Order: sequence, then C-alpha cells, then structure tokens
Amino acid sequence: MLRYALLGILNYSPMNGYELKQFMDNSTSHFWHAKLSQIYTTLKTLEEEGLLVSTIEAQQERPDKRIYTITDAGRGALRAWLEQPLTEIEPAKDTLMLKLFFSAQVSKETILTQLRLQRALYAQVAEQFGALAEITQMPRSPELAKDALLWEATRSLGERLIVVYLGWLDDTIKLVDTQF
Amino acid sequence: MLRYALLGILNYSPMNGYELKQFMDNSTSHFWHAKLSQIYTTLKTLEEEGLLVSTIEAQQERPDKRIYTITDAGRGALRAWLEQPLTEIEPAKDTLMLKLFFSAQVSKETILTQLRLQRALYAQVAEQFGALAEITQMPRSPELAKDALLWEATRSLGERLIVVYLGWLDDTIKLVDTQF
DNA sequence: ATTATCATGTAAAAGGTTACATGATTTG
DNA sequence: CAAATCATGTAACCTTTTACATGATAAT
Repeated sequence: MLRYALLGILNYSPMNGYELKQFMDNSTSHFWHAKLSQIYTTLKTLEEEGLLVSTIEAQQERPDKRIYTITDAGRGALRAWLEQPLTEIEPAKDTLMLKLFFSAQVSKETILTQLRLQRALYAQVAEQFGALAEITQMPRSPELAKDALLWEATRSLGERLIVVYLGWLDDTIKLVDTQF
Repeated sequence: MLRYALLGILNYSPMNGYELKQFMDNSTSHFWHAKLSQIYTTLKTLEEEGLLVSTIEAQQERPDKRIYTITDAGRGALRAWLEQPLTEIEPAKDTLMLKLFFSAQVSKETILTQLRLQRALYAQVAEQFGALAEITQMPRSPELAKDALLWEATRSLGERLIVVYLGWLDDTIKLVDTQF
C-alpha cells in the first residue's frame, strides 16, 4: 500500500525519500505511516517498475539527493488504484485491546498504569491535531480546493477517533478502578 | 503478536487450530484477526519454542485433530507480555483514508459510490455488535467476572468506533455531495 | 557535549497474505 | 446440486520492522 501513498504524494511534486517521510509524518501519519527504510526500498522498486524516475542532485558535504518524479505509467497505476473500490472494511489491529482482553489475572494496578499511560499518549496526539486543523483548513489556491476538502475530511475522522479513544479510556479507567 | 492471542486463548482451554480461528472470529476480530494459515504456522513455532504442546485426537472420516495445550513456559511468556506496558499508541492503517486523501482528481460519483459502499459494510458490522453484547454481558461464573468485565470493555470501544465511523461517513457523503 | 536534522542505503528477520492441496459431511 | 463446515498443512510471496553503516551541520 505504501507504493500508492508515495505515488500520490509524488503526483503533487517531485521529492526525495527524506522529504517523502516528512510529508507523510505531517499529513497522513494518523492513517498511514512508514519508516524511512521502507520508503527507500519501495521507491527503488517503483523505479524498477517504471512508475517513477529519479535524478541525482549533487550536494557538497551532505549525501547527494535522489529526487523521484512520477511517470505517466505511475499516474496510470495511481489512478487505477484510486478508482478501484474497496469492498471490505479495514481489519483492525489494536495491541492495547488484545492485552486488555487477556488481562484478567493481571493486577489492577498494572492495568490502571497501562490505561493511564495510553491516556497521556492519546492526549498528546489530540494536541497535535489542533495544529493539523490549521493546515488543512487554511485557504488555498482554487486548484487545490478539492484536495483541501478531502484532506480536511480525513483529519476530521482522525480527530473524532481520538475523542472516542480518550472518552473510552476515561470510562475504562473508572470502571477498572471501581469494579475490577 | 498473534502468538500472544493464541497463548491467551489456550490459557482458557486446550484447542485445535480450527477452533482457535473460530474463537477469534467470535471475540477478538474487531481488534485482532488472523487467517487459518497463519494460525497453523504460529502454533507450530510456539510448540517448537516449548510454549505449547500438542496431542493428536484421532477422528474417523475427518483429518485428525491436533490439540494444543499451553505449558508453564507458555504461561510465563504470556504473563511477561501482559505485564510489559505499551509505551506507544497503535499506528493506524486505514486504506479508505489513504484513497480519499489522494482522490481530488477522481470523479465525485466514484468517491460517493466508495463512501456509500463502506457505509453499508460498517452498518453490517454494527449489527453484529449487538450479538456480541449479548455474549459479553451475559452473567457468568464468579471466576470469570474479571474476564467478562474486560471483554465488555473491549467490545464497548469497538462499538463506539463503529458509531464514529458511521457518523463520519454520513457527514462526509453529505459534504462531498454538496461541496466537492 | 549531546541531540536533532539532513541524507542515503542494505541486510536480516518477523509478520502476514494468497494460493495450493485434499476430502468427507452437512445444510440449503 | 451447490455451498458451507470441518480439518490440516505447505510454499511462495509481499509487507513491514529492526538493526546496521556513515557522517556533517545546527541547535540546545
């Protein structure tokens, strides 16, 4: 799937691997993330398949930059993927739930510590979403109006999910504290 | 991670691979799922590591059953994992969001068809959650009271997440219909 | 002085999916 | 008569993570 994220970003503008990582961290990370090592290997594969081409930009005293540009074949592959409907919902993977489900013999304090830690982590993420709102809701050129609408829609889901998660953590901390 | 799901289930009762798959489908599937092929290979690995042992139960006119039982080492590994706190939140992967984010040049009708299809799929899942509530909220023996409390907590999060997803899909369908 | 940023990559391992192979019994 | 259920497993492949390797510059 990462391949389509990379094609999608490079469809806006040519970029090197490092910049792609930053772009994802600042925009898609609440629904798709990747490590640099995977980005580099996937870019290489994509170039071998002819969906990208790269050029080297020489730099002094830093490694040269390899800048990737999407090809017509790449645009075709991206469009084909975008137009193909998803006929299933995303199967969830949530390690905290998995742990909690099997924690009946774990001490109450261990469970509460875990839940409170997650609460703190989600509270941090919730703050970062405020900053993201300023970006996606920023007025932009008319040719990016549709993009901005969709970016804001994905941000909105992320925000709602975090609100639910925080609320559930609060309720569950109370529940475990009083009933477990 | 699947290894801990399997150890966790086998900590309740010995089971074969096929039954483990069913157990997961009926209990953990909204936060953890696995294919039969992965279950079989993981069980094999776990036995090689001494965390499980298996016995064959002969059957006539069906393949013999291989029934796995958790060992003391397995219980130790499970407990160690359960007590080790998660210090990160789950990095999300949501293919629908990824598609939507890059769909500015896709036709409005294609996007709406995709969103409506997802809405129908989530509505189905929401119905199944009603049945799950009956199971987790069913009164049980006192020695399972803590288990039941935690199972119900995980079910509750799943239900809340589906409600958010459905609400967001409704809002986004309206938004795309009027603004895109 | 240490940490973060910039910048690229490879290698090995782990985790997970898809496809293949077999075949009887039960339900619709 | 077709599909679902029961029951096991292997092989190939794809995706992702972790660890390794290098090294200068800028900020704290």
